[in-house]
Order: sequence, then C-alpha cells, then structure tokens
Amino acid sequence: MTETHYWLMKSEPSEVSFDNLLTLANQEVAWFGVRNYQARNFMMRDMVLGDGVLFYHSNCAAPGIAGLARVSRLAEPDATQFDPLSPYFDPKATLEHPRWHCVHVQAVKKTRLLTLAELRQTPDLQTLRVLAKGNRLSITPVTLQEWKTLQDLLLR
DNA sequence: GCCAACGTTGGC
DNA sequence: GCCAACGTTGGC
Repeated sequence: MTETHYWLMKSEPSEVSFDNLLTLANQEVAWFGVRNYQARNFMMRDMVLGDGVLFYHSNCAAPGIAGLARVSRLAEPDATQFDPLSPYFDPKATLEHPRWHCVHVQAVKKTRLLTLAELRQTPDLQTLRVLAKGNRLSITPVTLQEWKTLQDLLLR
C-alpha cells in the first residue's frame, strides 16, 4: 500500500483560480507550466493518486490557500512544453524526450481563503516550507501534522 | 514597480 | 566544475 502525501501547490489565480478549477470538466486540471526541476521531481517521483493538495493562490492581491484538492492522475508529459505559442514552450523538449511532466489535480472542496498572513501567525505552521525565507518552490511537501492543523483552520 | 532571494545559463 | 550574469518568483 502506497502512503499518502500532502502538498501545497501554488497557482496564479489569473491563470487558474480555485473557482476556475470548479468549472472544468471533472473539476480537474493538468498542473501545467512547472519549469523547476525540484517541483517537477515531486510530481514525477513522489506524488501518488489521492495525495492531498492545498491549492494556494500566489502572485496576487490576496495570497493564501483557497481550497482542497487531490492528485487525480499521475505525472505525464506537460503538453505546453511542445506548443510554440505557449509561454511555457521549451525548445529543448521533444516528444521523444520531454523535459516537463505534470500531474492532474481535482477539486475536493472550496474553503475560505486562509491568508498568507494567517499562516504566518499560526504557531503550529511555522515549519511550513512555503513560509521559509527565500522559498521559491511552487510545490512543497506538507507534513501530516501540518495538514491536520490546516484542515482545522480551513474548515473552521 | 521594487527588490530579495534563488535557479539557470554559458563562457572559460 | 566554477561562477558571474541574468532571469524569475512573489510578497509588498
């Protein structure tokens, strides 16, 4: 039996917000556009079906966690790397040798917005990787303990 | 728009 | 393999 993991995944709401996700078929989206090897490797090597996802809005007026989701499809080549018209086009990627892979993520539940400020103010969440100074990873692992604390805060 | 922090690139 | 220069992230 494979162990469930928990992740915080950043999305710019101008690109895909949690409300956008809810309008998509199966309320599911390919996590396209990741162009960082560490984040890619989390998706390729570590994520399994059913992993818990905190859907985080970044680079926006009100950054924070906007909803809960799950990994609904394992990593496969990210189609945007092959599209010359996409901002995520990668000229070094080929169909035979894709560089970038992404999982699919499916909405589980829309929550209140748990703001970045509130995350910073919560003593039990000081270990969250996304709060670490200088963190730039768009996908970070979350511990079971952090996950539980976040569930309580989000669903309160 | 600013800018700290970090990742990537590419010359050597 | 080093490392300076450059590009990106993302909060503010």
